[in-house]
Amino acid sequence: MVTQRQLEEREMRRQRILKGALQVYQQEGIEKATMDGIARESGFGKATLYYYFDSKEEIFVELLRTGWEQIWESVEVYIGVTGSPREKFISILKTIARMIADDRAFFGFLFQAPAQMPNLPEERQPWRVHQNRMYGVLRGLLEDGMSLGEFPRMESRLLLRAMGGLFHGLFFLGTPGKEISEEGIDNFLTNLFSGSGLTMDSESRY
Amino acid sequence: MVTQRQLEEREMRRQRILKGALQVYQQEGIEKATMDGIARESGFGKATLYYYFDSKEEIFVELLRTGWEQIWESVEVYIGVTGSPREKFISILKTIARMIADDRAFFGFLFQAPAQMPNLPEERQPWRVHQNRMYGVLRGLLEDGMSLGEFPRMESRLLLRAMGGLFHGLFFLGTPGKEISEEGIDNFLTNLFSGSGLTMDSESRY
DNA sequence: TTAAATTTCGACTGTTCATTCGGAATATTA
DNA sequence: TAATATTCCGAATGAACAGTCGAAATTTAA
Repeated sequence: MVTQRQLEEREMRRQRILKGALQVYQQEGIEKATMDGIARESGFGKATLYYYFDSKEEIFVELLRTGWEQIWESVEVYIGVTGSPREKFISILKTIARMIADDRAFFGFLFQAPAQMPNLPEERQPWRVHQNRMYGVLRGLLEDGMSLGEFPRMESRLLLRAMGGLFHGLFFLGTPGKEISEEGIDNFLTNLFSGSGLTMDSESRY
Repeated sequence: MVTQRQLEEREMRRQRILKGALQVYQQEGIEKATMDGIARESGFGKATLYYYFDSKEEIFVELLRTGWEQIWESVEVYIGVTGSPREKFISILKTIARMIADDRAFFGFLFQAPAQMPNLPEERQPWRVHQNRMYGVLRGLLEDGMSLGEFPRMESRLLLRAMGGLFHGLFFLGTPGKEISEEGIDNFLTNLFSGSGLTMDSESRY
C-alpha cells in the first residue's frame, strides 16, 4: 500500500531530478547534459534516476511539457477577457515576455532544447499540444484584429513566425550581455502594429 | 614539387568531401552526420577524409564559412548602388530570400547547424565575420532609413532579430510542406514597413 | 522485531563514433 | 625503371555515455 505522503515524496524527488537536469543544462549546455551530470546535481545515484524516469529523454520531455503548460496557462487567461483582439494580443505577448524575463534559464531551455533533440515522433512531443494551442490563440487574435482593421493585413502565419523569431532572438541569441527591457518590447510592438495608422508614435511622424 | 593541377585536384577532392557532408546532413540529419557517412557519400575511405581535413568540425565549419561568404557577396553588391536605404534594405532581403529558396537544403544547414554545434570559441567560427558584416549593413540601412523617415522608428536591433526569426521560420520551421512565395515575402515586408504611413495598402485603410 | 516493500546505487555492459596507425597503392620525377 | 612523393584506406584505439544488474540500505507493515 502506498500512502499519500509517499506519493508526494516521490513527486518531490522527481522534481529534484528535473531541477538537477535543468541546472546541468544551464551550467554545461545540452552537450554535457549527461545522466551522470544530472545524478551529481540532483544528489542521487545514476541508477536511481532510472527508478524515477524511464530514460533521459523522458526527463527533458517532462521539462518541456511543464514549461509549455505554464506558458499556456498564462495565455489562457486572456481568452475570456473583454477587450479588442489587438489589446489581447499585445497583453499576451507582454505576459510571455515577462515570464521569460523572470526565468530566463528555464525558458531558454524551452526554446532551445527542441532543436537539439530532433527526430522525436509526434507522440513524444507532448508539449506541442500547448504550444499549438497558444499559436492558435495568437493567430486567431491576429486574424480577428485584421478584419477589424486593428492590424495591417498580412499573412498571420508569417507575422507569428516573425514574433517567434523575435522572442527567440530577444532572449537567447546574439550578444548575451544586452538585456532588453519590457519598454523596448513595448515600443517594438507598438511600431510593428502601427501600420494601419490607428496609433502613431509622435516621434515617427515625418 | 606540386603542380597547379595537383592543387586544383586537391581542391576538387575537398569540395567532394564537403558535398558529401552536406548530403549526409540533408539525408540523415546532423545526428547521423558521421565521418563514416561522409566517407560513404563522398566516395573516399574514412581515413582519407583526415588527409584533407583536420577534423569533422573543420568540415562543417568550412561549409558554414563558404555559405556566409556567398550571402555576404550577394549583399555587398548593394552597398555602392544608388537608392534609398529602404529600397536597398528590401532588395537585400529579397535577394537573400531568393538565394535561400534556390538552395534550401544548403541554407537550411547554414541556419540550423550552428545551433547544433555550441561551445565553439570565437576563432572557430570564421563565418561570423561575414554574418556580422551583413547584419551591420542591414542595421545601418535601417537606421539611415529611420532618420529619413522611411521606416517607423524602432530599435533596429529588435527589428533585425525579428527579420532573422522570420527568415529562419519562413524556410525551415513548422509545417515543412507549405512553401512561401516571394510574393508573400513582398507583402509581408511592405506591411511591416508601412508604419510611418509612407505607403499604405488600400485594403488596410479603415 | 522481523518479513516484505520500497528506494538507492556503484560498477558493469554495449554501442557509437571521432581519430589514429601502419602500411599499401598510385602517381611523379630523375 | 627505380626512387620518391603523394594519395588512399580498413582495422584498431580510446573516450563518452545511456542504460542495466544485482545487491545493499532503508522504510513500512505485520
